[in-house]
Amino acid sequence: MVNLKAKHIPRATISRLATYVQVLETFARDGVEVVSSHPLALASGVNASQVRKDLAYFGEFGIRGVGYNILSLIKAITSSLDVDREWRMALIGVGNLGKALLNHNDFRARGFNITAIFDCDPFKIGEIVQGLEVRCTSELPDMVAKLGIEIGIITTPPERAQRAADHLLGAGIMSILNFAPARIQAPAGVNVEYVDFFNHLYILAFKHTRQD
Amino acid sequence: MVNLKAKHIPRATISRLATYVQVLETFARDGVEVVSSHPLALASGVNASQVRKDLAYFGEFGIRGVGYNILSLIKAITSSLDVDREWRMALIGVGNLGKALLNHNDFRARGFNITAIFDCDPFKIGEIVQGLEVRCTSELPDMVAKLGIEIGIITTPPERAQRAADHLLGAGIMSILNFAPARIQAPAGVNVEYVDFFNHLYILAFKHTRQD
DNA sequence: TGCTGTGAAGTGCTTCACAGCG
DNA sequence: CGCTGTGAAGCACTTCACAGCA
Repeated sequence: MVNLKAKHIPRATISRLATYVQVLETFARDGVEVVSSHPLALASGVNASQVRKDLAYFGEFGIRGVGYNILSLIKAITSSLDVDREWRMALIGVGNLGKALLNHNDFRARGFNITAIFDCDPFKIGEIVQGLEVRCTSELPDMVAKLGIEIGIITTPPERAQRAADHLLGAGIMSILNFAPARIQAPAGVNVEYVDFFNHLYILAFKHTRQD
Repeated sequence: MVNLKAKHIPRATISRLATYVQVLETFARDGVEVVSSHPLALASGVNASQVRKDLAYFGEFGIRGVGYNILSLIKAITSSLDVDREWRMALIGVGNLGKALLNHNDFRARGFNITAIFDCDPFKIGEIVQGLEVRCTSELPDMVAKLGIEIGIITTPPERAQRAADHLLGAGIMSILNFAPARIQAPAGVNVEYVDFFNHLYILAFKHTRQD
């Protein structure tokens, strides 16, 4: 039965679906065509029931007694998550990390394109990085409208992260990916995702010491 | 009552404690000396009870009727998580992202030092990046032993991530921070943390489309 | 009085177990 | 016969509500 109700989908499920795509792409690269929930679960580090339940939120993609066709499943997942199209992004903060992300070809390969870059440092404005001109943040609203930008990336130092976020919010951006080690205040309805290296390092350090 | 039992501490709690440190440092920067659970919770994007419960896993750090002294609380948390000391790390994969991390001064500022870097590309071996010589992965075990390295960072392309992990495991590393978009197989007892940009972008894309 | 620390209640995700279909 | 899809059970984390202390 296809699930048409807007049933609540756990955030953890979305996160795992992204992992499944990663793993499925590895399998596809190795020439595998069909996979059942068990090996997919093993390679993803989760329980097999979990895999089936996660997929069931979006439809019935498997064949009983057989498993899942890998290429169809990748398409089904990416389509369900709406990541099988182009997403345009603006980046604020053209420092080391920002430049590294601009050089990161994987973004473009998966349809996530950085199409405008901003910095409030007057010495950086006008510089060309990866074919993009560094612009003043005051130009954000115009560029967002002109280029159809939907996602903002923050790679500023922590003390300037909130200001960068405010610029994005002012330009109507509702989805923010924040690499700065700072929390951001945003009105309800705006989605902020945090990519926080130290968070992960703290977890490693803690587990390392409390061997559990 | 001080909790000396090795009670299980949720992973989510550790993650939030790292966030609290971030937020507390912002408060300290602004000259605030004492904070109660409510504003700390608000700035961290969680519930106030959650803050108090998280802290209670490690001891009683607050003053009833007053709140928490910010500097003492930062010390209490970082000491509880064992991140108030130096941690030495090895990095495998000296590409764009690896170089950006090497230039990232925040690591050193927080005691997480990259002290050796590796790559299997013969054209890169011998190159000096941020004062460190790029070495062949075959030298990993020696360098880990000599420098007292405890954490491995993987910044290779996805298809070489497992090989990099195997090298780290072979050198006795039990804690891995993986930036490559690939899952890693490791024996029980080894901790792998994933820093996965696409995971976050997928979540943003999905939420963006299903406004919830 | 105000805020912490914490048992108890609530909630939501995960795992189980099996019916159902290819 | 094997594996999916799924209700029900289990479990873990979160929130509530208030006793207790400064």
